[in-house]
Amino acid sequence: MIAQSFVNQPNVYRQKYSISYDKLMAKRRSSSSRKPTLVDVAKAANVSAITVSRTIRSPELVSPQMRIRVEAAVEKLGYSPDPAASALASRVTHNIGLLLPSLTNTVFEDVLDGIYEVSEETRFFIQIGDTRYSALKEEALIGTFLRQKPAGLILTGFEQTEKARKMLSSAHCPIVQIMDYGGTPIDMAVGFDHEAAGYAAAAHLIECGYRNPGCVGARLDARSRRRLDGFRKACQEANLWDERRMVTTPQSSSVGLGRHMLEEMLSKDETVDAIFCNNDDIGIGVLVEAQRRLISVPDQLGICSFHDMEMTKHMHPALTAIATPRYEIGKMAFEMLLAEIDQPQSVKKRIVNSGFELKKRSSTKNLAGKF
Amino acid sequence: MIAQSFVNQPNVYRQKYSISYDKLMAKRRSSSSRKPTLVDVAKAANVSAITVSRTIRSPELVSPQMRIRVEAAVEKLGYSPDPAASALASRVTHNIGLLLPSLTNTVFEDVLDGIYEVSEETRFFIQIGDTRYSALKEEALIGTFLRQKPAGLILTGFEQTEKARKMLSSAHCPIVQIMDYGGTPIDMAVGFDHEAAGYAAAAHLIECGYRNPGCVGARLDARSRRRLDGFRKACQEANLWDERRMVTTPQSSSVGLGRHMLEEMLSKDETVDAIFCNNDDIGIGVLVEAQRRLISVPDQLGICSFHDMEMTKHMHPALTAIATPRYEIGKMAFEMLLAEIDQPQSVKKRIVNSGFELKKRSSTKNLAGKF
DNA sequence: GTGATAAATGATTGCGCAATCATTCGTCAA
DNA sequence: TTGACGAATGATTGCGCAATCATTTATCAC
Repeated sequence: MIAQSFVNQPNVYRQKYSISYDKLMAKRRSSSSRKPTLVDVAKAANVSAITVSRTIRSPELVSPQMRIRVEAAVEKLGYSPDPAASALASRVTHNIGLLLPSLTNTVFEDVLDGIYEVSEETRFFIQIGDTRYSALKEEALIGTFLRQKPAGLILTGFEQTEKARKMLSSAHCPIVQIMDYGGTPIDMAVGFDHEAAGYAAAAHLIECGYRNPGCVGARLDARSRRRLDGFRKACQEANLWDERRMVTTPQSSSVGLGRHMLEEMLSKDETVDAIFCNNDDIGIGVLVEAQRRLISVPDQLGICSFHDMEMTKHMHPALTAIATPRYEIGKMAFEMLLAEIDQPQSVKKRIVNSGFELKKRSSTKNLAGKF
Repeated sequence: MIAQSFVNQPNVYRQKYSISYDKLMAKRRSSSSRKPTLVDVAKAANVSAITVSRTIRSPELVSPQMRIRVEAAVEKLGYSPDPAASALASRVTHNIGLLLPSLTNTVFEDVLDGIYEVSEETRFFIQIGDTRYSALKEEALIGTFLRQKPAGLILTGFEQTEKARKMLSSAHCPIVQIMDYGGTPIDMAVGFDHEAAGYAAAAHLIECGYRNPGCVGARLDARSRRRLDGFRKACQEANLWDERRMVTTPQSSSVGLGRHMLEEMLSKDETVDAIFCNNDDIGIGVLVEAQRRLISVPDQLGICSFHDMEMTKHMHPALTAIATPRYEIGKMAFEMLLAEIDQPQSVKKRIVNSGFELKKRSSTKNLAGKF
């Protein structure tokens, strides 16, 4: 029931105060035990409250001497604004909502890192929601976040539910969708084309001379599915596709899972001579398992990984991978949000293709100069 | 200047509305274009506002028929409470502040995952701050977080500044310090003893028969330093210590750095026959580099890693490691917070030793049964 | 010197909710 | 039948700030 969604757990009442209400109030009102408010600062500086507010929020609107006076009072009293009161009065917070499908995934950590890097020097806070790859959880979280009147929102991908899209389009804050390119953004977007990335991986493997390319994919969200689609498409165009060499699982990716998936791939078609892995965990797992089975990489088996976390280039052999600019995407998303918040409508809404990069390493045959 | 810390960037003023103020207000007041409030719901249900508030927050205090009536009105109007107003009136939010030293580190992701797992079904939100291993940044973030009147706070370690501790001890919310054990908590704590962990690693290597143990450590925060201290202590007790075999760097850990550090270790003392690695990135880097140099693991070189992320056990050879219960720590920290929030003072403040576990694998010689 | 304009500052009000205290109603024992 | 008590509900107030509009003070052209 919708109406229940925000209904709290039953509260246990706190122990009643033993001192009287009047005393309590008197104590609260005495400036000594109370956090100073805008009004306290105003009194101390002998100005009006709104001037203090202005000095803090828009110092360029008050005269230099007034600024000094107010800032002195602020410092003297140790005043700091109450975000709740500010939010209530202005109908907007300084929170930026961020919805990610997973928190235990290098991919999103790097995005997160980029976002935090930029947000650090601003007045904004990041509030993260973990959707666990569920559009319904995402929908619920979007509702929760919007209730807080965020200054902006960052979402992952384009796969929001109808209801979520409706809520978002009537929201009064800028929104950036990240990690994908080519869909229809609600507002702004920055990411890369997953189908093109899968296609590029296949093209590289084929170019290397592999003739039985396959791919393994874990946790098939829309984006990884499109990567596989792109991969398949390139193989089909080269007449090298066999659907048996598409091995997938809904489980979340891990190195252990990658090992299992190579096993499964081999059991379905042992002629496979190159594998595109959905992401790095799987890629490393496939490499490790190949080595355990004494399958030589890249000669008997070429491996192309996806995302390219730091570790992949240190493997033996170093993993060829499609590198994705995760950190940059996070950074850019936040910057786009900031620009919109500070100058709404003044900037053209942006839809950015961040691109990706094929890193050719030794887990695929390097035929450069050989043809 | 302190007074400046919350002073905003200059705001750019929004374009003025072209319609008149009166019209705007009239529009805002018309129930059609305004988000419904508690009062709207109260009118619709023909009850007082406070009863609606109670129905939502403490349904056990209203009669069943009243509850049905109010909930019907809530659903009909699509009402959802305004967190800002709630925070202002009650002087507390539903935010839980979480301060982590790094976001791109499997260790903290796992903690995060545990916290989010538990928080999901509650009325609380997590607000993450990234201290970047700086006590001063942490201090600033603590100030920022406290201003928001959080329901609780989770901090990493015991190394807060004097000023931060002062702010925290006068805070009116429960606090859990995680990832460490043995210090003096501000309030509650859950973590493990890093010195004991380092000691255990050394004891294992020595037990395996290694006679020239060393250790490599990156990003020497207080906790990793204590691990190294414990390691050194055990080696000294066994009369097997040589300070040249302590290789450290302030840089943040990575696989590439692990490779460099093995190189450095060998250049300082090539007789080293076992290495304790500060964490898994370094451990994998050391393993990879050893293999590149054709140093056989575990015979010529034993390796013991720290934390034990999923990947380590899939390496060849599988890495021996001290496994730390990161997920459980996160989960428990949140649960401890919850218990305190719901029943303040009723539960004994907890200081929990989560322990750790030595996972013996093939990167160290297994002498079990050989003596 | 006057009026016009801009810059700087102030008075008032209400954002939406929860804490407080007050009241009403029903139930039960004496 | 009465009074006491607890359960259920309500009226009022203020949390701390920012939006609005109003006013005052400086600045300048003529």
